[in-house]
Amino acid sequence: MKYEELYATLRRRGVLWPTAEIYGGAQGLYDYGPAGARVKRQVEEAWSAWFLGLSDDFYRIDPGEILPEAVVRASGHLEHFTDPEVVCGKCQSHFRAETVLEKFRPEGVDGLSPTEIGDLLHRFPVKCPQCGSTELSVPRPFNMMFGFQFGATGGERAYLRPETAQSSYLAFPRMWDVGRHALPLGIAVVGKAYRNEIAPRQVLFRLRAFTQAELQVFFDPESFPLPFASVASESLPVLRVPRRAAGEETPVWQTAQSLVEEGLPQFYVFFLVHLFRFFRDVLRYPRESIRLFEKSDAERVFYNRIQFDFEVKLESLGGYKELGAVHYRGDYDLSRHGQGSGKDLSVALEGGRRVLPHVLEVTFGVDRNVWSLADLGLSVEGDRTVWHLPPYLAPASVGVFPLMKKEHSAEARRWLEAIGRAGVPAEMDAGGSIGKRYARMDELGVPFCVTIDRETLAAASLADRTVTLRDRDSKAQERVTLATLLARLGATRVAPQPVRLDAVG
RNA sequence: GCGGUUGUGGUCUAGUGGUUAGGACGGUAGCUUCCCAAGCUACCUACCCGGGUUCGAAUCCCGGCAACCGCACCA
Repeated sequence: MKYEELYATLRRRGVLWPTAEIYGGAQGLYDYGPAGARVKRQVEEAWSAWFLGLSDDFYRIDPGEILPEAVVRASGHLEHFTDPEVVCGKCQSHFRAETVLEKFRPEGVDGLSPTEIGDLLHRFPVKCPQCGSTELSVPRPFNMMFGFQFGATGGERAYLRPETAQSSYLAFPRMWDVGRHALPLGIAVVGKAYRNEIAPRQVLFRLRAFTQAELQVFFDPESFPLPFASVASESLPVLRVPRRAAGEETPVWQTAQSLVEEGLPQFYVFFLVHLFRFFRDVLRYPRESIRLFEKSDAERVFYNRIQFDFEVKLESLGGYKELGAVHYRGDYDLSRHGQGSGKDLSVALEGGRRVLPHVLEVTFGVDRNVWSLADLGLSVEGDRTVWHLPPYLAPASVGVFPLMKKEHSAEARRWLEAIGRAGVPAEMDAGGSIGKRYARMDELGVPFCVTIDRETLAAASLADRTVTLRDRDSKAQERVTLATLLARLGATRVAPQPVRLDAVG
């Protein structure tokens, strides 16, 4: 579906809309409505189940969103999220200070004040790369973090976290004490992160407040036991750096085993497979739409030793978009926070060996994936629009309709309550014609509908009564009892289960 | 952030200075023994915000906000 049409559909159905819409909205901020909030929450839960299911030593925590300045200084965000810009006085173009000065100052401009950068502009014959003018000036530094005064006196500063990962690093020592004193230890966070993006775009793709689901796996660099054999033959659509250098855009299907033979560590490839399977088996993205895009040395953030972005081809956004990634971050994070805090963050393993754990990070953009589920799942089929959401991600499992409002509403309510008591989210709709109600549920991705009619009321007890069960994707109908219905609905609400790290490989 | 384009009910849109601002879809209520957006009746909802020009502004001008496209950005 095209971008505008997709966004209009989502707004019309109350899936999402701009924050402060009556004031004209605000760039990069969106609110989820009932259906959107439901889908988003179920994506978060599915993600948690899939990644926490790997091991009993993987935990989800719920840390705060505000970080004291010392934390972001140690993590490097204070310097690296500051990206000084230079403005051309003649053509008004903006450039990164680092870019226009690179010829004269190869060591970069990190840590320099605006005044110091201004001095450099005068000292060297720096020209505007756009128009050649020398009238360059430095605007105030742009920091991608939202920072603010913390406390009454105003002496301290704090920041909204620019990524959830930092919270997990900070939690590591405490989690080590609380846990089994064993590696690997996994810490997951699903929560908001905030970045003051220069140009938010494309609704859920470049937000200023967004939800991340991130797993940090702390492991012993000398030993990371996992059942690699169980994933060795899995094929992955990868686009590695040499192939990219040759100008190729399309991935090659390669087995996990062959990636290891090409030099990637087993533990890294294992998590590539695990994230790939999440996209393919849980979110049910078409495998042909996915590619694992390897970042080169130059593109990678400096502390990442290996980085593959998970990209999915989206019609609405005209190409591949990053929806998640696997980063091998080495010991960068614990060593930086060790220095910053003055604490020793290494741990003693069985046998007495001390080790500063390495970190493998799996990131996942929740909002982007809600958009992608809509992009890949919504299809116009004749005169109806159907959202082919996996049932366990749908905003409701079943729509309940009285065939005729007057005669069947009371009985429909009875079924609605019975289904609700079984823990299955159901929604009643008595408005308009029966066909209209089917259409509404189709568009919201509700996988099943039941209709209460005269025949339902023919049987005396609720247990003997039957309704028409209609399937969203096939439009097929069948007559079922309440017990059959609940069993059927229950079965579709179960997402696939992951392998376990301690599974026999 | 820069440049271009745009902004009319929930959605799509007609409307180039004077209109009761029109239509379609949608929603609500009712009728219709109603299982795939049927039909009939009634009703609901709009000129992005603020200034200016003018006797009069949805329409022209300025500013703001927002969206789209391109550039830049995306530790």
